Amino acid sequence: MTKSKFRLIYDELAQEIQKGKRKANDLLPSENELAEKYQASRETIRKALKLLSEHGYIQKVQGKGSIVLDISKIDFPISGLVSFKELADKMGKRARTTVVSIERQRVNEFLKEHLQTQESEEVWSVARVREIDQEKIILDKDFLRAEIVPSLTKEVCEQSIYAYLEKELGLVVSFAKKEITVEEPTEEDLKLLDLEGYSTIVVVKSHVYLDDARLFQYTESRHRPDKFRFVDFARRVR
Amino acid sequence: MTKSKFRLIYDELAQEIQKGKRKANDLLPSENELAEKYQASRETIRKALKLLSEHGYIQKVQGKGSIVLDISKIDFPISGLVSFKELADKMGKRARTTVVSIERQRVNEFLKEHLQTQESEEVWSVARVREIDQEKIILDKDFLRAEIVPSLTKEVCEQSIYAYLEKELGLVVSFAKKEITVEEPTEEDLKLLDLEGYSTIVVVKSHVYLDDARLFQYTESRHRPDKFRFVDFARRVR
DNA sequence: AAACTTAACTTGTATATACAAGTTAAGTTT
DNA sequence: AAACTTAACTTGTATATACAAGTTAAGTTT
Repeated sequence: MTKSKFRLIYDELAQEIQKGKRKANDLLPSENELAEKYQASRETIRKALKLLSEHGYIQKVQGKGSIVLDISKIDFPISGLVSFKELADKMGKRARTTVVSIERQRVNEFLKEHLQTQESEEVWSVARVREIDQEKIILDKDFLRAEIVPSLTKEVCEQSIYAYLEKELGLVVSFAKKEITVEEPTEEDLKLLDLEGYSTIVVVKSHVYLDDARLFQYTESRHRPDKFRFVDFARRVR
Repeated sequence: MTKSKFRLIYDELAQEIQKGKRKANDLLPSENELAEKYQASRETIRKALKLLSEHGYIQKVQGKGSIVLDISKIDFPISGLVSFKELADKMGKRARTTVVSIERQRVNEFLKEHLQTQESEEVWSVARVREIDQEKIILDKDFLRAEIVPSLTKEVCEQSIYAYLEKELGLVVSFAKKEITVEEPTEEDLKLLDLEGYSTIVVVKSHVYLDDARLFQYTESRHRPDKFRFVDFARRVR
């Protein structure tokens, strides 16, 4: 599956901005100039620019042009869907994952509700502790529908579940609904994490969907509050 | 300024989904059928569908169609940029805003950094306490560049600053970069909010930009942890 | 000097056309 | 019955054209 033309143009312009070749408050070349440069139609250029704008790289102003935004502040992880492994890799942190438990089980009421399954369905239930710089910071509790992910191993969970799903099973993870709240730590949190006396825990609950809109995963990611940081780029809806 | 055709089509379809006329897992009519129905070209329909997809209303599947998603869970506030007033109105909560302080001041190092201003610029500095159901839950600390917002009154701050900016000054708020962290309460937090013994506070820091990409506002919104909730719809970047 | 006009740019919207590529179900071959 | 083929659908990409509407700077009028 080769990338589309507008996607290649997006990649190149995004890189130029990230590498500092195009700086904040610069104007990009006009759509017509870019069309000439990339031997593409103006509409194709516009698709690439639309993506740049959605991802916080540029701001388009009618009559004026495309202004490069300051991306230094959105270091990471521009909301989006990023696995812990991908994130840790990019941040260059010494991260370690320990699989606390992995089992295949019949759904209970809680999971039936969250994964919208039948009574009889089975689910993979995985608990993992994430260590960063030798501190146990995050407890990830994942629940995956066994109908969609038939087999799962400790080894896969120690690496990246997402990489396994996408590369081995050919599943395409497409979108998620997330909710961030702050709760009291459970016994489990206290037992598994280095909470250092903190009496709250940040909980990120995600419902994750495939590209055909099937719900296949529910995750609770439980973070020690002082190490939690969520960065978002939001456009106002009008 | 009249709305564009694709925007009107988006509005109508979004309404139909919100009102339950189109239910989760339904397929929308095909692009060609919609084009016929709305007397529009397929490209115009596609623009409307693109918006629906970005806002979490539908999932497009090549060869298949547009699947309606379950929006019951993203009740609010689908990340985005929403003012407290708009939010409280929609939620139907009994909300009250008290202006703790409002003053015009020369920028200090902190504000110069966050608002990227000149040494000599002036800034409006506003502190407001948000009460919901008689509890002081949120402390909003806003800083606005006086060059862009020349005058500001207590009355405006008690209502909605955003409404004033957009309706009175004709400014168009376009996007924001947000960061969510958890911190220790300051003396000010303890004094102004009903913290009920909570020893952490959720801090949402926002840099807010106009449609010409000018940074005009920095805000810290400080929430009591048990009342904080952030909902997000995220698409995976590939 | 100030106010206005205009021309040349910019992006935004809408349309039409062509073909690629994925899905589905009916029909055909094995 | 199972496997394959095909036709008719679906969405995705790419192009070209036309005009609307915002910006800017040079030129013109007052």
